[in-house]
Amino acid sequence: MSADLTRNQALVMKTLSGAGAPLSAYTILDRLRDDGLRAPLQVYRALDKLTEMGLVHRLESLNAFVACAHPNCHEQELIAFAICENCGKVEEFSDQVVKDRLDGWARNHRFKAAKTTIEIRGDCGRCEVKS
Amino acid sequence: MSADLTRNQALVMKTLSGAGAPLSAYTILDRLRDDGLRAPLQVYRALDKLTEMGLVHRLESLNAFVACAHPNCHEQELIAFAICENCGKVEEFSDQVVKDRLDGWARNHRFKAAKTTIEIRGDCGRCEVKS
DNA sequence: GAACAAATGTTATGACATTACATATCCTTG
DNA sequence: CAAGGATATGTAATGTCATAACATTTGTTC
Repeated sequence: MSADLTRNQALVMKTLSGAGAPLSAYTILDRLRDDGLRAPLQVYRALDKLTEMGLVHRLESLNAFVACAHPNCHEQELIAFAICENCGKVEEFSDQVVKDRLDGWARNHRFKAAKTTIEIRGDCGRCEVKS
Repeated sequence: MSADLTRNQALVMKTLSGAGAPLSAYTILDRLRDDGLRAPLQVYRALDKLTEMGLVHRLESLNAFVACAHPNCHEQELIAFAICENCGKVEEFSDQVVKDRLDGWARNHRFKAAKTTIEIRGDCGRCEVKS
């Protein structure tokens, strides 16, 4: 398994898992002050490792981080995110057809893809929120 | 046509068009000092309008902006970006199948999409670059 | 237990973006 | 044309996100 996290990694992971929504690195830091964390780098370093391990995803359009919805599948496949701008919740999904099409484009253009981001911002339709 | 840009909008547009690659707001600002621009907000305001008009796209994974490759089609359709991490060049493309799949997912999940980001980071295979 | 790799702690700084407020310009419409 | 509204501008200050550089500690391996 992947459970050999260091202290800081475990703290950050726990914070993100408990949040149920994306958090910024600085928000994570604020929530971990009492646990002894004091500098942004401590959080960013943990986030880097957790992201490498596939336990955390970075949402580019939010400059924030979210715990992977599939805690055990450190799949590095193509993941798409649907981000609700009302309630902040994120849904994670994969679509093989989308992946095939993007891979196909890349192949046709001799483009060697390293990382692909798909983020849909909108309204999840499930939240009755603060207006 | 769309040619009724204000002074600041025109300056920012010209800078971005001439660059042939994405620029950060602050880089644009630096290049427009001689034209009288002095504050980030002047650039950000112009970028907001140009983005609304579809003349400029924001690249979320880069925190940067690029002139639309199709200057006259202010299509607000789904656009994907392939960003070369070597040479910085960006290619812009659309894929109806990808759009249909993502629209389909949204429909099935009652998710009302407002804006979708697709960005592929990698190596364009066309650049022999600085190593 | 020496030596190396990995993780941590800390300070400072760099990079990206917005708030708040004042002023100016343009464009209606009576 | 004057009045009023909408849009664009100018400016300073501040807020938010991220990394560089360096010192120290911990963990592993032989």
